[in-house]
Amino acid sequence: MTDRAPRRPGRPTGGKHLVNRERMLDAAEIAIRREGAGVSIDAIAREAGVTKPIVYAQVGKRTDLSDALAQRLADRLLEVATAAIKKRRTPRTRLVAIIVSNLETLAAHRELFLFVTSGASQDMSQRTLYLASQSAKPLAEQTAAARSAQGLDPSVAVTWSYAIVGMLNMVSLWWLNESAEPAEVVAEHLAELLWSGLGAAGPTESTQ
Amino acid sequence: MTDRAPRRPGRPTGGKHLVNRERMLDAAEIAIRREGAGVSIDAIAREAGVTKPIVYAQVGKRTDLSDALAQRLADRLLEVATAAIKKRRTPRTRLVAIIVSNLETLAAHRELFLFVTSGASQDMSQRTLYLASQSAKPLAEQTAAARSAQGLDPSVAVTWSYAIVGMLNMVSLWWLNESAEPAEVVAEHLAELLWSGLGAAGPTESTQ
DNA sequence: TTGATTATCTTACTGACGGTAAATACTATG
DNA sequence: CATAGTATTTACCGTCAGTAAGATAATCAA
Repeated sequence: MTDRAPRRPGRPTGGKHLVNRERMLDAAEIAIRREGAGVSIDAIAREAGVTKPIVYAQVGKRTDLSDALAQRLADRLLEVATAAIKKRRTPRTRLVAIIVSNLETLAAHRELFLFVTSGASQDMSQRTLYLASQSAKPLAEQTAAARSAQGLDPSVAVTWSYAIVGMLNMVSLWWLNESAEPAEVVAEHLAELLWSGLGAAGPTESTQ
Repeated sequence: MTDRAPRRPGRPTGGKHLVNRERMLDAAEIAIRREGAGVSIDAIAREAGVTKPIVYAQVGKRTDLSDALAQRLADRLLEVATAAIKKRRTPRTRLVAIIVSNLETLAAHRELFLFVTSGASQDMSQRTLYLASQSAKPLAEQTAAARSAQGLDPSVAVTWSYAIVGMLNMVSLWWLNESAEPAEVVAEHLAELLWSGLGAAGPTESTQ
């Protein structure tokens, strides 16, 4: 999509935007895929076939771009997770399916994941939290409802959601960079931790 | 420590370095505390009372600085965790103590934590993984040993370690930014998840 | 139809910052 | 005292996020 013939300035013939916001976000994803998380705004604009100020006009600053892409990624994660549990019947196998789908989706969007979770240092925490909260919110609601239905304390739900999201993010990062094991094996390990916990084997002195 | 009288160029009288590496790292921590994770190298140099090239001479590039500070932070985390479990007797209370100490230590070094985990986008994943692995390694070794001793599969250990570190990081981030609950409550929630797991209450359809 | 206004784009700039080369001042050695 | 070596600053380069100003086409008012 790299333009050869440079356009002249001025309103384009036809009067409408050359690229709308959605197309700009598509271009950003492509550029990120090609150039990595450190991609420049110029490169994104080039990919979209326009110039830098148009990126700012359509999506705002780098952090806004990152927020928008985080939203997209979170949506995709939720979507594949929802699809994955449809094929499973027991809660435990559903848990594994969610984890596998998460690992594979992040692997498929590796650089995008890094772009979203790193980015400008200033508000990196805000953005990471935002991405996390997108995944965490539905998780929290379901967890709270489930525990209430069982007569258990639902107040753990929010904490647990962030915990699980953070766990998935870090393990994904590690798995993408340094692990050779198949996703299913890692997912099974995580599921065991999440499902049965450290205390499953009975009290021992060396749980630390 | 902000110098008022600008020095002239050249080797300082006395012939030795004005600041050594350790002192430079101290200055970096102070500057990060004051200016946030996006602090410039210039600001760090200013804090140390020297100029930019000296930072490069002593600690190298920004990523090297981040690595060094990550090491320090990891050491501190390990140290307080080790101290915390000394006062506890049961594995479960030790787990809670570790989590509380982690939350409080990261809270006390908030900006440093953000500096280390964000930073330059390129190798952010490498550095985050490095920090994580520092915390994760001892955890992994102990977990593997404990599980082997119980006749359980020790191969989960590495995955679990990264999982727990990621969980702690994300929950810390959330807790620092958005939660009003005391650290003990959050720690108790996490401990319940880690110790008993999601499956503790028996099978339910809504574990997702 | 035509002039004014508005919408959309590009060019060109600014400011900040990471990183480095070159100049400067002191020390050490023979 | 001269020459080599060390530790520092100054001055610079290249890159990039973000913005202002100018160019061109559409649209609207008369």
